[in-house]
Amino acid sequence: MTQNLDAIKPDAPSDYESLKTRISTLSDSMPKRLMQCARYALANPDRIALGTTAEIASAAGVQPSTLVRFAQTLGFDGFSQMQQIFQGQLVGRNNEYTERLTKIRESGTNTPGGILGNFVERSKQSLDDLVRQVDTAALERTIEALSSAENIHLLGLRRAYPVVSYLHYTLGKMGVRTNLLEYTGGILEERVQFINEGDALFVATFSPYSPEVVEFASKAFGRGVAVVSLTDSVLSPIARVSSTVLEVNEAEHGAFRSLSTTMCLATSIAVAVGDARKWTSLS
Amino acid sequence: MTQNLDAIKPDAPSDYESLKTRISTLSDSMPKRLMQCARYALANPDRIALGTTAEIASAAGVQPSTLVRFAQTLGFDGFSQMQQIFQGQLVGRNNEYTERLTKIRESGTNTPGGILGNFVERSKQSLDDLVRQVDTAALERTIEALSSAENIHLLGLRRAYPVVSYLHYTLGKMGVRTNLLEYTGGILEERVQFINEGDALFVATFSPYSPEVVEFASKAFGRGVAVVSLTDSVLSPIARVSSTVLEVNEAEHGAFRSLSTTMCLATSIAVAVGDARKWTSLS
DNA sequence: GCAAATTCAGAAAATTCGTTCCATATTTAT
DNA sequence: ATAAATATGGAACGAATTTTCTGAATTTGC
Repeated sequence: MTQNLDAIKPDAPSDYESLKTRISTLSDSMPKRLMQCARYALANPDRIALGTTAEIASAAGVQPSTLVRFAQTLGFDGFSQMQQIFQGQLVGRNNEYTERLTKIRESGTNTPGGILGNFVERSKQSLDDLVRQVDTAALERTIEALSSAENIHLLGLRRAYPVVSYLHYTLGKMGVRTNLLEYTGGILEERVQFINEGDALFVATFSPYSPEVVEFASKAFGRGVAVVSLTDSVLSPIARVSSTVLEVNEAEHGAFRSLSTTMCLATSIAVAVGDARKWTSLS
Repeated sequence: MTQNLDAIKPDAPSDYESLKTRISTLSDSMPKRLMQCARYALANPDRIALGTTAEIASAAGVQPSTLVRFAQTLGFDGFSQMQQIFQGQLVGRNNEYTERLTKIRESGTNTPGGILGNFVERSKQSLDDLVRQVDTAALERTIEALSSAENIHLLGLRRAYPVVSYLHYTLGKMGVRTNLLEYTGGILEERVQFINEGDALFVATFSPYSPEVVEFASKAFGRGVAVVSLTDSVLSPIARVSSTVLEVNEAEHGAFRSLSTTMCLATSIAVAVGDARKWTSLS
């Protein structure tokens, strides 16, 4: 006796777009209260995504059970299943990337092309996150600090070394001389004494954070030097000894992270500092 | 009897930014498991916003009760209260995202944010071009050449130096030893003699192409060494002295090019070579 | 205008969720 | 080394949430 009931819902929309289509298709034949749900859902997708049935029902002027029937009318088992679609839409942009990523992953990540495709997708997402999350004020303070400094010192080891090394090169090309602190043994800390109060220290460090780098920055910060740090989390120990912190969430593949987003930010900093210096030097 | 309990938490972060600040402030004094929560929360804010304690706890590798204690440590009554902050961030972010993008784009290329937005857009485009134009066969030959080489030598000057320096680091992390050729004066060419026939030379060079690098690669190529080159055009002089050429069109802003796309490709190569080497070393 | 079918509200049931509690393990201080 | 303090895992509890169910109300077809 239940075979009919089961048979009528083999199909549930799997993304927000088809859900919207389904609603508009069925809304003609919907009774009053379900129509009310439909209009509220389309007008307040965020509240559907985050609220409980009780809250939403009260806001939409219906009973909680009506919401469940609404979801079932659209082909879902219940309200919760429909809610997931709305949640996916809320996360939004990430969705197209994760969708493409799973597609790539299905085609295998063991071929060189697959690995590259994976990194490219993740890098693009990282770049979007960068624009979205970047602390514009911190970025401006960075430019200000670096362009007004008497001398710019650059420090970064391991994975961070290419970043500062690139900054060293690019800033140099723009006529901004910098002091790249290379690591040539345990004498790093001794060189703090050559950094003066009017100088700026740009330090990049990523998890796992090199203790020497943090120690160095700490000493410089203690001497009143402007410390700008580029790191991967506010939990980074470098954050506490910096006047300005720039955060970058870099794309990962297993344990290995690319540097593409970081390089994008670094280049922008270099160009902005170069511009700013040009203005002041022309005055 | 409850006045004390109520009194000790008059303070709960009311927005995502101050929540992040609070986490980073308290993270120093946090025990292991709470630290684990902190890191997971900052890395996966979306999942905190949408998931249930059971789901999140399992994904973060802790107990549900630990999540509650984590929220209470931050000043909230419980997990649910903290979750609302994450939800607010999720909703606000989506509404602001496109708005923010256009604002950045309109702010011109003279503000730091504008420059960054510009680079991000161009980098994303470059990444797209990379997947579309990449010579898969050349990429596979590259992996093959590097993973079967007795020794891998890396060469790149100026803007290309960060690339090879990063490869040196990443491959090293994966257990693949490489020889990074640093430029310490005019003696570069003399070192060709240390490169043997079974070795591979990975050389990166971009316009304007350093004559020393091309000359060096040419001599190595003449000795029968496998030369893989990473460059910005098939017209590059390095192409004629390479067994395999990888081409990357990097994002530009005026005269200055980012390295983000190049770094993405470099990372992929490193991971692929690391994988391949692992297979063969396990045999 | 009447009967059948459908829709609805509200209560009740079943499940899930967040939170608390406590015994055990671990760290810290002495 | 020992004791005190703190942190942790896991079970248990109470609250809240989703879903089902039922009788009443409304609509539909004739």
